[in-house]
Amino acid sequence: MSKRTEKTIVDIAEELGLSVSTVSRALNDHPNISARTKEKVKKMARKLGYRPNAMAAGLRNNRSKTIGLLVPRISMFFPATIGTVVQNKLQEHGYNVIICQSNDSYEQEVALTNTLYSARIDALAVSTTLYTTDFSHFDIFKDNNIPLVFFDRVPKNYDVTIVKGDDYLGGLTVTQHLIEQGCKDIVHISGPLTCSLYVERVAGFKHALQQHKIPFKKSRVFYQELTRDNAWQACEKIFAQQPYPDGIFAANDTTAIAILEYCRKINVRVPEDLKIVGYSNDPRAEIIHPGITSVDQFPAMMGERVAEALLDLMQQPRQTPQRHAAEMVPIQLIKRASSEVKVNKRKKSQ
Amino acid sequence: MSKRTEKTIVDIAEELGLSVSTVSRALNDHPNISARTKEKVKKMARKLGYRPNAMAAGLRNNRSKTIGLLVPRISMFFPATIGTVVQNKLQEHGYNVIICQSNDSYEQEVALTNTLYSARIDALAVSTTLYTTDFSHFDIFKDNNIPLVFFDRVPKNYDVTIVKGDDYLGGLTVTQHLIEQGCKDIVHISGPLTCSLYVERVAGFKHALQQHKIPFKKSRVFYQELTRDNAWQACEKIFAQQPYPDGIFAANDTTAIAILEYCRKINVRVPEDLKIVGYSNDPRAEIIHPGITSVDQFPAMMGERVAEALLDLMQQPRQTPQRHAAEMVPIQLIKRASSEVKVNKRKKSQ
DNA sequence: TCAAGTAATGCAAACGTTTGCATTTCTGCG
DNA sequence: CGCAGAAATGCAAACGTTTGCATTACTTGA
Repeated sequence: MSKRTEKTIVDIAEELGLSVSTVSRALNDHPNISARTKEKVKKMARKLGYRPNAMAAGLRNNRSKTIGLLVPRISMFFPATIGTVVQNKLQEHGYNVIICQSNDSYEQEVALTNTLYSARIDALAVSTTLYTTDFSHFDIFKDNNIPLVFFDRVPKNYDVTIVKGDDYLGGLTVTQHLIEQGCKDIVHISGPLTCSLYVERVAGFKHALQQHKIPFKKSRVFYQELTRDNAWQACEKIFAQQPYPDGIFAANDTTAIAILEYCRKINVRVPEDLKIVGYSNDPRAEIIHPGITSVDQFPAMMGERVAEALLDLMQQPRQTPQRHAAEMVPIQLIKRASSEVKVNKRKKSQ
Repeated sequence: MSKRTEKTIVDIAEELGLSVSTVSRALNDHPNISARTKEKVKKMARKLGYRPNAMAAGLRNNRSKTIGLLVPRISMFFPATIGTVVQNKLQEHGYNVIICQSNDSYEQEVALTNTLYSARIDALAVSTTLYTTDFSHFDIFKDNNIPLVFFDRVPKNYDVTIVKGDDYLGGLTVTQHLIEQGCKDIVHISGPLTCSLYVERVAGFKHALQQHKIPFKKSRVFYQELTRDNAWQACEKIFAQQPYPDGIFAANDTTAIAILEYCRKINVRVPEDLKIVGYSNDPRAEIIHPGITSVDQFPAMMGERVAEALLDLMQQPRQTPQRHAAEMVPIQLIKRASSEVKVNKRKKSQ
């Protein structure tokens, strides 16, 4: 009810006839404050309902105990999982996390980077927009030696700490798998090439084809934002004319699911007529029928690594220029029915 | 590269031979600064690479331009969607959002509430833990007239602004639907009753039974955390002995999905032998086969409302004690195959 | 009892803004 | 040219901490 004044350490000091410095140190368990004083101070703090003002402290010692997490969107499975893990881990270490979403807009990303800097966050973790090719808005962080970690969607040619999945291997593995399952004419629906991770998956895709002497046809690769609508449109092109492909490698599961639905509509059987593989191992991939083969990117592990990298960098003294590690999180192909070879044609197994 | 000093408005002032106050006002577009001066100041600011220090400003005028969002977890569909919307909307208005997750732990919730207060956030939106029945840790916010909004999982008997779904109606509607579809022996898997929203769904459930003169049996209601594992265990009890129920109302979709899987395992046909309805209209409910009837809670709308409520409250002068509205977001039953009445038994429709 | 050494406390500046009030500079008009 | 009033600028305090250094209070041993 007392909405008059917020209590400060000054109030505690006055109440106790001590100096503010003593109170401050007592609250922070500074070694040369006597146990008795600490006791008294803390008791009075509780009694007065004192709450530390993080902004004041932050201003004074130039650290906000807050870190920033900047992602395209938080409602998608993959970034959400990473966010969860990073959050929890940093929370344990006494940091707050400001989560921001760029909504895949470059302008928003730039604007948010600036506000986050203004908030004087102690570190920043970023997964960029699909269209970010200029990274200079992050320079302020580098120039001031503020820990900066990129994950998943990471920059090319920008010297910085990176945690990413093995996208080349992912693309390679998926394609090899499809080929092993008997596919000879494979479509790849990729994200835009402005995003390096798709470049690498495409590279893996090409390499696998080459290994098996299958020609790479430009017309069988689509570069687009991986939304449901776009997937649907791509399908209309793909199935506008024969021959139909016998395998599709979709660079995310949303796309894979949309394709599956499209196939159901036009009576193309999966996996008999067409095998589909997605990416990221979204929970929906497991639940849909038939289950969709996908690539697990171990988001929890990636989150852990990001958090560790941040904590690590924050530990180093601000002066020393950062050493920039590049960590690779493994991937694993999760085989499901959508890419199975059916020996005899039963409509429903089990 | 110049990692020496952060530029401040003092630097700008010196460089230009102006006073700090003028510079400050110029940067904030204060009316009685001449256009020419503003121009000069902003140009110099750019030239020096000046970045405002939000903590200093915040300390001075006691507002951080940051709001807090405290939820059980951000990786679940429903809170994630709300978070996304709230985030974007507040971002538009120049606020940062600190998202915190309590992981459904009461202790964490209390701790986080305190750190958020220490960060001097300008407003707080909360969806509580399943087990929060004591809300006194939020008193600080009320006592200091800091906007406080609860959503989805909201307190009972705690005077505060609330945005929630119509859970009573939800429970009622689902149950009526099941009865209309011919169910006579319905199991309800509810969350713990420490959370008022489940209390209301149960009330709706009971009322519908009563309307149709179906007796309410305690043994047919389960109160538990709505995880996959718990759902599985409940199933083992439910199907340990005959008679099996002919309808199950699960209070979330994770549970509904788990039940569906269990049924597949033990060869109970859905919807022929058993009809299932979930809650929240998770994307998975649509994708699984058969599709699961569920209740859409319009999370985007709820997010909008929460954001509006926050902005609204922040507009009011701090002195006036808040008026506490309680908004009800509508619900809608989304009918799918899991509760369909099958006229003749075709295994696959269309 | 006193000096020396250690333990505990206090002083005051600093962090980078904002803002009420005072002061200076301009403008237009008689 | 002088003056009133408006427009633009400056001064200095305040926001709530932390911290280097100075000071005071204790302890101990001779």
